[in-house]
Amino acid sequence: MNKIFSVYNKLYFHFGPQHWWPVTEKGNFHPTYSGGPKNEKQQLEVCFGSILAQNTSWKNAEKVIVELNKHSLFDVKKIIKIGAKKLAQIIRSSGYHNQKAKKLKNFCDFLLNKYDGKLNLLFKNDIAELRKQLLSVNGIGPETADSIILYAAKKPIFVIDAYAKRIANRLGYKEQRYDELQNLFMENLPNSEKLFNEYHALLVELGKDICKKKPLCGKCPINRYCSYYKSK
DNA sequence: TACCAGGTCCTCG
DNA sequence: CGAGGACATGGT
Repeated sequence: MNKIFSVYNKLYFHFGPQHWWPVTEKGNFHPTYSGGPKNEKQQLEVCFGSILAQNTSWKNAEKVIVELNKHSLFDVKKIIKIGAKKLAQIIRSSGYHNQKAKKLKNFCDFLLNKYDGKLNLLFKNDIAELRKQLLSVNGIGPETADSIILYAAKKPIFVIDAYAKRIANRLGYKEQRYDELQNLFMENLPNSEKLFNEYHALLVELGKDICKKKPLCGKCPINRYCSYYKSK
């Protein structure tokens, strides 16, 4: 078994399944980890959430999900209709709220103009075309696009975020660019949406509490695979 | 107080 | 291309 796969098994054994992506169940305002989206409203939540979480703690993004639920704003046409300033105020606690208000509007404009406002039409594209389409939206970069593909469309692609990059580099891999890191993971794993979903979530769990900027290597379940740890 | 958190865009060599 | 700056709130 290759090292990338061994690391996954070790993390899964240590932390258990993560039940990503968090979405809001009917009747609630707060999203929960219940195994990902099961309808189009929840899929839209994943899309908005992946934009709102850009370079921000999930806690801050989550506050905004709650606010958007209260205002019934998981609705493409309503996002287009509401004023940018008003939307920015509502999503304030996610940080970069002025930019993110525009990004949400850009995404909804794109969806309405090209796909009749329907995610299920957008998601009918194959992965390569879907990614290309998402990247054409100003405000959606590679990580956000891949998060939407994996967690909203539930198609197999590996998401690289700051945690994945930091952990891979500490493990000893030299890759720096997004696509190089993505290839590293995808070439060493079976092409499985379920696996990519869990693995990325597990990397977040490790990166958040253990493999931090100042890492707590003593607590790390994969330190025996880690060149950073070995070199200390 | 300073630093960090589930990035992306724009500008400039 | 790649580096560097701007964007901003909330938690420790």
